[in-house]
Amino acid sequence: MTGAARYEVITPPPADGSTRARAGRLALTHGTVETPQFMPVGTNATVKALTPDDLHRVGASIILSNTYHLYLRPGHERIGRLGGLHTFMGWDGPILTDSGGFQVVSLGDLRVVDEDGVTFRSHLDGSLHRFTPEVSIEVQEALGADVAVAFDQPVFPSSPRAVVADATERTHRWAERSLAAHSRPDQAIFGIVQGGLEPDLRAASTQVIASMPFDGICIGGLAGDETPAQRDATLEVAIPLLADDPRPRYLMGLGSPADLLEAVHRGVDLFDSVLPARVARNGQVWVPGGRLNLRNQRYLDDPAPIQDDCPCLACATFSRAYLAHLFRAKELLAYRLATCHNLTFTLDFMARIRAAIRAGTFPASMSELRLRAGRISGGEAAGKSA
RNA sequence: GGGUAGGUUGAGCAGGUGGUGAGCUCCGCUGGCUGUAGACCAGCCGCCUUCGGCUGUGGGGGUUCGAUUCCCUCCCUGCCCA
Repeated sequence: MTGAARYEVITPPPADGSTRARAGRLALTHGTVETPQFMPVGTNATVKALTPDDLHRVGASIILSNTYHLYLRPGHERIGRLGGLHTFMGWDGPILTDSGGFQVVSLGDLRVVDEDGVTFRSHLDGSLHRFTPEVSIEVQEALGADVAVAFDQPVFPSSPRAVVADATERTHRWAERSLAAHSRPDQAIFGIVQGGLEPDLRAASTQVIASMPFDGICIGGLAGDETPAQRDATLEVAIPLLADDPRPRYLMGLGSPADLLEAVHRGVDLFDSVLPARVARNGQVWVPGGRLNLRNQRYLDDPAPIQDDCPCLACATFSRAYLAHLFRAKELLAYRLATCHNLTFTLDFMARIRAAIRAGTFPASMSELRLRAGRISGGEAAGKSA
């Protein structure tokens, strides 16, 4: 444990076992994070289309950035010289940097994995780059986020068992090396559990990672091509093994409100995802009960705000008709406004979950929260013009 | 008025000099997106009863078994010259 992260459970799960949901407080170098919490993703040292002030206004308390992307451009050493990631991007709140492990899967055929590390071919210019646990930690220390993450090898949930087993065992060895390489005392470090959808591998991985002195436990290898039932089952395997563990649990990559709710119920404290921001840039906004596709013809004459009771930058001033116009015209303001809305909706949703947990009305309030979250997928267009 | 280049499915085009033109890009319509190679991607985009059929190359006429193609005529547009 580095001492750079102190996690306190404020409201533990009820003794009746009706839920593993809990509320807590994670104190980091640049501030305190109320959990359960969602972290907007700012891969390139920016949550796309938003300013740091926008981030504060949508209610973000911690954001995620990316080691591999910033290593490639503008370079971690440059960011270090310029005062670190917080100063560089003008965000004074907590930051967590992903290790670059996810790029092992997301960059597909642009990389080769061996026991020692990963060789990437840059998606920017084709040049070759070598990432190892030691390199990842060195880069993350230069960036100086509040929380670093061990370098791991995720695989798609649907991968064959032998592939999952191989990657999971390697992830454990890389976790040891990541810990050994980490030295910055003001920066916490989280370890990552793998194991795919295989219950025994997932359980073993949870115990291995939990046995190491990380400041938090990430659950990786989900939010991919698994079904909701498979994801829930996997959490049911992993989380109970952490029941007496004092550290925060972070499910990597999850982002739809409905998904967040179910995972909180199963005991997850932290989340991140590109989803609300990406979906917003692509024209869809979330409202209680579903979503609106602002590119649809029907909104061209709709004078209502996206959501009546929403305090966000978009809803405070602008109509669906205006947003629909901006998206058609590919005007840049569309992306900012829609992103502000979806992040406001997501972070407000998390705040409602926290409030319910603290009030002791969870999981009884889940049915109401499920209604607000809407369907997990399927293009349900709710929220007709008011 | 003379010359010249053109007129192709909403727009812009490609192609085609006697043997079945539904091809591209926009626009438009719809869906998808989960630790960001993503302000992106996919499907549809003449008509119909859609595993198929019909129509369509500015209008009209002609030659021909068959015309976007050859001939006649008219209309429209750009440019040049008067």
